Amino acid sequence: MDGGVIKRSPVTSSQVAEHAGVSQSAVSRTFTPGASISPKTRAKVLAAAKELGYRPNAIARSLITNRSRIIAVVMAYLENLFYPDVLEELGRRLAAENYHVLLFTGFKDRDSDPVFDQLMQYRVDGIILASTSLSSELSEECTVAGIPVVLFNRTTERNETSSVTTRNREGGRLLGQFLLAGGHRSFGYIAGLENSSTNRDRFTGFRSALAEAGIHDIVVRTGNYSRAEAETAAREIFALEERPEALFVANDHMAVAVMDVARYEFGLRIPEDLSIVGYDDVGPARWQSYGITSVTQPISAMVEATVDILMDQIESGEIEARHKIIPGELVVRSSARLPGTGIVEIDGRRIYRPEGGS
Amino acid sequence: MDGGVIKRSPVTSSQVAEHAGVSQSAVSRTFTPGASISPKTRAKVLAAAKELGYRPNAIARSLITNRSRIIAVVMAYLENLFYPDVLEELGRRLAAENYHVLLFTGFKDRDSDPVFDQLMQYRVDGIILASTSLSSELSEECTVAGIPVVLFNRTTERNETSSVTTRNREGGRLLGQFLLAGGHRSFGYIAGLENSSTNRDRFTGFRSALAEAGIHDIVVRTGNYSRAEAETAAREIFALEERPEALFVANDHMAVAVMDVARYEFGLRIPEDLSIVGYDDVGPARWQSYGITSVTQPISAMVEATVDILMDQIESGEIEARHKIIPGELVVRSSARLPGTGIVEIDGRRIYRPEGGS
DNA sequence: CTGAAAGCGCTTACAG
DNA sequence: CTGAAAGCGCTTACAG
Repeated sequence: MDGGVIKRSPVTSSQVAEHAGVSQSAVSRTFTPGASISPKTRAKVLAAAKELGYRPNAIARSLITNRSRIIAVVMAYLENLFYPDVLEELGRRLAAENYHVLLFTGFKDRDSDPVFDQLMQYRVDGIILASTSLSSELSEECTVAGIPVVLFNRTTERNETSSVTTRNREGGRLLGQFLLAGGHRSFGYIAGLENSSTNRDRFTGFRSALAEAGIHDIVVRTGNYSRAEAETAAREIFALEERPEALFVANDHMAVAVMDVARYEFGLRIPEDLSIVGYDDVGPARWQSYGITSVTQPISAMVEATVDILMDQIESGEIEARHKIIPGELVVRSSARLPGTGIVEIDGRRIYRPEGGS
Repeated sequence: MDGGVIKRSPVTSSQVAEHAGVSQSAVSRTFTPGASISPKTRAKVLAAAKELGYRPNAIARSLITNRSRIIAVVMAYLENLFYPDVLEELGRRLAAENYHVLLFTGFKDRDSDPVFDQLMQYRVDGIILASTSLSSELSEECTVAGIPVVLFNRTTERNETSSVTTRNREGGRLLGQFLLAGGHRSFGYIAGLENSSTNRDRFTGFRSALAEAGIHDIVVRTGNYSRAEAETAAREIFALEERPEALFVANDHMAVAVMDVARYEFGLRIPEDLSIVGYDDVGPARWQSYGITSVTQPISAMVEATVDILMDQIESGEIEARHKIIPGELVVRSSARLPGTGIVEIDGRRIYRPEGGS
């Protein structure tokens, strides 16, 4: 084993300058794209830099350019695979723009104040909030501070902060229509977080579709987007004397847990005894054990829109709330009884598109 | 909608100083824990700071302290839920030490060079590599630069870089013993990434346990820790004339996919027709659809050890490779036939502990 | 305890 | 194209 190595300080531009026999400015210009520098000087600097193992200090650069090239991503819970997938795509897309991700995760929503404080101290160039809470005060303070914020997969009531979402209301509606067309006559809903816009919109759409068919009774329990709570909610519903024929679970993360409870605790066959539909089209929804009929939230398009908004606002310096809404599709799998018509096959996936659909 | 807001520059310590009628040094001292400042001056500064909405600029502070309080976490693939879980715990633990996570994800291993370059430019205080590749050259360069590096869930051959792992060899061994005790007589292995230490160690242990029982034939296919490749590997094995009775899949992420192929494509009953065991004890392993008998990798202890090593080396400035190996346990569920003895119940979980076991 | 001053490693007008 | 110099917003000896 090697002995302990004492940390030695990194090479600076001045050292490179001396070594190359040029000014420190020349070194800086060599590493600043578009700066005015002759090929000859540049070559000398590059050689010296390589020899000494020089890398520009991004911290020092930030201080003077007022750009950290760091985007804060706030993502409290990663258990729902939807979010890791988002994170990976964000990492990819931001790296392509030469930005980096400062990740805030693993805290409880109630402890968000210190998080916010930290994030402001790092002078991040932008903030992406993919967490389910902590946004209202936070985003207001950011707007005041001039830092672009984008809410990912959520909106606030007053729409004062930029957001990227999918058509949750339409998605909920479509699921309602799909289940109705499949001949179901009684319905349940396992809700997500009560104060989340996704939950509210999905349920609103679902309920309106049923209402148009004259159905106003929906058995509702809440799962708060948590597996454990969804299981409890499912047990309550399945123990009901009049168990609904069809269940809309507000996201796939919960739907997976609900399916397990239905099958392994209540012996229900899916979809023969019970139809289940979900939302997000997340990884496990596609696994053969589940095959959940679900509405997609296209991560790639959502992330692209998020990064676009952020880049625009960083470049222009103008922070005007923009709201991007991305369409999703109802992907048909095996967790719910099928309607007779309206299912089309596109790129190997079965999509529900009713005639003159919503 | 509000009109565009022009970004205004943040408040500086000098502005606060002026507003409070003290020197800029006094402002700095107010926000430096342990600095020499009178309660009275402190109060004045705090009041002024609050009024102006001042927050110390962490970037400027980094430049002078030579501490960014940023830890780079390199985690290429997040599909395996083990890693998001690790990430969440890392976020929590590092935040408790007042450190932050700069996340590098969403790139292909082959594109790791630019990643490394970026990470060095930010003068991170430490690096956690939880990615499965890119470590050898990278960690060497970091040692030279004096930046502590910890390999998470992997080691390199020469052991020149600190690492935190679990007893993968013992885990593999234990799984072999467990399957033997369960009466299985023919075995298969679906491998992870060939050049990964986890894969190598797990297989070595597994093979040695079988060898001790006189069994030297193991059907091996590789899944490279990917779902899709594991499915292909499983299909090959299940199509074999002499299908093994028991299958060790190198991690749960693949095992889940393999179980689906077994059940839904080959109509195999688990564990009646086929026993499957996995590794990691990741979320889906515990889901009722799978119930995978698996060896745990205790995330909390692993992350704690990782952060400990990093903090030690950052504080001391001495980078000496340390290797922390954490024990795991074989959690018994329903995916494999059970041995007659050796299963004990601890804290509601069933653990396999053979008499005089390894 | 306090303030004036030097300096961290860069970028960027400015003058040549 | 190039260099000398100012300055980004802090921390930290230093002197009082």
